[in-house]
Amino acid sequence: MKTRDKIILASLELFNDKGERNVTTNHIAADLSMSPGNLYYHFRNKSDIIYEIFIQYELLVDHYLQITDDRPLNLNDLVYYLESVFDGLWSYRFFHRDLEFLLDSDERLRKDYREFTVRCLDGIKKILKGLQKGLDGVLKDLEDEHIESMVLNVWLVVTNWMAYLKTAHAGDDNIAIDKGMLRQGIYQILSFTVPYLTPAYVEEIKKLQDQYRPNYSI
Amino acid sequence: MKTRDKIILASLELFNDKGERNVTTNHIAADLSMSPGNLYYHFRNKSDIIYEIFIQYELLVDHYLQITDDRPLNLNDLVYYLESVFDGLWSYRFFHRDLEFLLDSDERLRKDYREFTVRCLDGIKKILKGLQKGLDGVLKDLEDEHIESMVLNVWLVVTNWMAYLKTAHAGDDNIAIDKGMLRQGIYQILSFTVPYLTPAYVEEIKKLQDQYRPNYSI
DNA sequence: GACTATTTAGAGTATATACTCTAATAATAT
DNA sequence: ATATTATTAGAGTATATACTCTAAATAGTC
Repeated sequence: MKTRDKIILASLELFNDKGERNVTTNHIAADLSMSPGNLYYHFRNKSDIIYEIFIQYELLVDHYLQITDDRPLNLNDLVYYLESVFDGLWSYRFFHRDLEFLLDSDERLRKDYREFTVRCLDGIKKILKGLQKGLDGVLKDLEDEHIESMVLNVWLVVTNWMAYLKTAHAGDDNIAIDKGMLRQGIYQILSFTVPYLTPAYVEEIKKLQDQYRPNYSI
Repeated sequence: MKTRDKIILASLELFNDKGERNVTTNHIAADLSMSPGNLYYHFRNKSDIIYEIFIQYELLVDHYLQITDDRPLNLNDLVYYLESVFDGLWSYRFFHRDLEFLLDSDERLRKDYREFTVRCLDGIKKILKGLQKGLDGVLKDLEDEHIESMVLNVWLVVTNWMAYLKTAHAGDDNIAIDKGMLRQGIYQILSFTVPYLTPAYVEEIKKLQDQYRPNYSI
């Protein structure tokens, strides 16, 4: 692997593990048994590393969120989208943690992230509309305003589920959050659909939710 | 005002304005035209200042979230609770921004915050249950599981609405977020109730939502 | 093998940050 | 007034952090 890519990878791992705020460029270099000089030969500054990581994240999620619109969407589709997105979220979990600071310190990133948000919201909307399509659509027809609200709610829960887990569950015992716990966010997202399900799918969603049900209690 | 209180107040203002990460103890002292030595005479370290601010935040929200349970709740009650909570959120808006880091660096805070979360979730639950009570309850009866999901969804949207505004709307033009924009989160929270409203309240909630409707488009 | 361009090491720097220390000042009690 | 205590100033320190600079090593080319 190229040095540049090694730097990106090690940075991502350290960021995910310790939080961007707690990882310095010197740490990254040390982690790779590399001199700071070398790191700075490949990246002008820390922001550039973060930006590069964001580009990867963006690519991944944009790829996942290519929503089929030539046919109605079914529950399998929904699960696939959710699993994919939560997978991306897990791989780049540091990102939403220090998001505000990151956007404050990099204008490029701020602009790109805003556009990224718009695309994601649009993707979510397409999914919901796709679930309404067809004779036996999963979701009932909804007023556009309801859809918009729901899209935003889904986005907020998706992007902040990780933070919720960390703050509400990581106690003195310092339970580490794992990918499995993150997937419980899927249960939470599915709950949004419940009031709008067509009768045929009520039981199906229940079964589905069972697969992602949290086994902890707050 | 006592010096100690001045420090707390100035810190809160600076934190809210610039983010905790960007505010040093020296900044706080300078802002008060005070020596660092003096600041450290009153607080052992930065964490102690933050902790003290959290205690105030906690007190405020706990106060707001004393939910009447001797009668059914109506829409006025709901609005009061929402307005109050969003008001607290605004006054201490720095807090949820760097939450994960703050909790990582202060065990006391971590523990307290976790308990605080539990109380808040419980408060939200009481509100929802209160809205179901009575002959003309605002909300239909719901399975407990639905309530639990909804409680968590409400919490996630409430605590992260600010971050959403900042990241999705603060662009190059650097629109500052104001209290009014924050209140649009109330619109978003009200959307959770829509599918569960008893018929008598459908129109009422619509009217209410209109009052908080965002005037921007994403 | 000689020459050039790329990559890397590692010591070094300027700045920032949390926090300390001591002496001076102000407030309070007797 | 004097003694005591609480408060404040402000210079200073140890450490961290992002980043630079130069020389050496390595790779690639003719």
